Amino acid sequence: MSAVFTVDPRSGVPVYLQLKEQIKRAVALGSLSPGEQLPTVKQLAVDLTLNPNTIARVYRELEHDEVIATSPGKGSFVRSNGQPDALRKNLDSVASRSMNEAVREAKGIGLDRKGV
Amino acid sequence: MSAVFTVDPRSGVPVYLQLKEQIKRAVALGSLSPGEQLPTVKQLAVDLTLNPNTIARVYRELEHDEVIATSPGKGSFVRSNGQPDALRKNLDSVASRSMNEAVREAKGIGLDRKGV
DNA sequence: AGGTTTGTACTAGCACGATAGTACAATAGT
DNA sequence: ACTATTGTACTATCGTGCTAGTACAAACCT
Repeated sequence: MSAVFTVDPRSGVPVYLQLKEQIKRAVALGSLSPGEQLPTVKQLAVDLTLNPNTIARVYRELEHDEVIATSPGKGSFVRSNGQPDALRKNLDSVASRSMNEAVREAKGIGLDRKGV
Repeated sequence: MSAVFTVDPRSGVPVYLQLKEQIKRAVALGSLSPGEQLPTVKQLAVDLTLNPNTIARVYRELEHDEVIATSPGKGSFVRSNGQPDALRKNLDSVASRSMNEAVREAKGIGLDRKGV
């Protein structure tokens, strides 16, 4: 893999969300290419000092969002360009999340404890 | 008082938020007029079968938002038109909340357990 | 002043989400 | 077949937000 991910457990934002968004962005922006293999669940768990379950949750949701494909014994891979629809949805998702965050911030109803 | 409020504890949306938004809307739309007295904390608690604290929280936040004025021994009253700025903010707040809800719904990241 | 009505403060319970510990299942490669 | 490597499932813990129980304080009224 080429990308290195980082999370901040004290940011108030759940780390699984931080990681999920980072990967989504990386894919949307091309820093992660289609077909490229993502770090192993257990490898990432070690690197980020997290539990495998936390990583697994991220990968599971990313698979549900059709951003990656994952299977036991093989690993997790960025979905090929074969699904432009999925890619499109991913971009939309990233964009709308940014907007959502902006709205939340403006309204001071952030989901973390630092809100307002 | 003239308005009767209702909440649904099983909707997944915190009842204190439901009530807060209802009152905000009622004020913004004029169903609650400036100077008008709101139901007593304890009266509303009885009517809605809620704890006084839950109502108190709503009133406290509404006071912070400058929508109502409240004081012990007297009661809680809708703020007079003397503060157009506050009224304006209230309207904005109501509007942006609606938008926020729409965004949340669209993204399927609702705050309640029913989300996607 | 005394009692009544109002909001408020302190505390606890409860549910839910996020994360961790650990054991399991599926695939790949030899 | 065996073994290593991958993701997965089950369970527990911990923190946090929502609501409740109850006692308190402030203001009004006679």
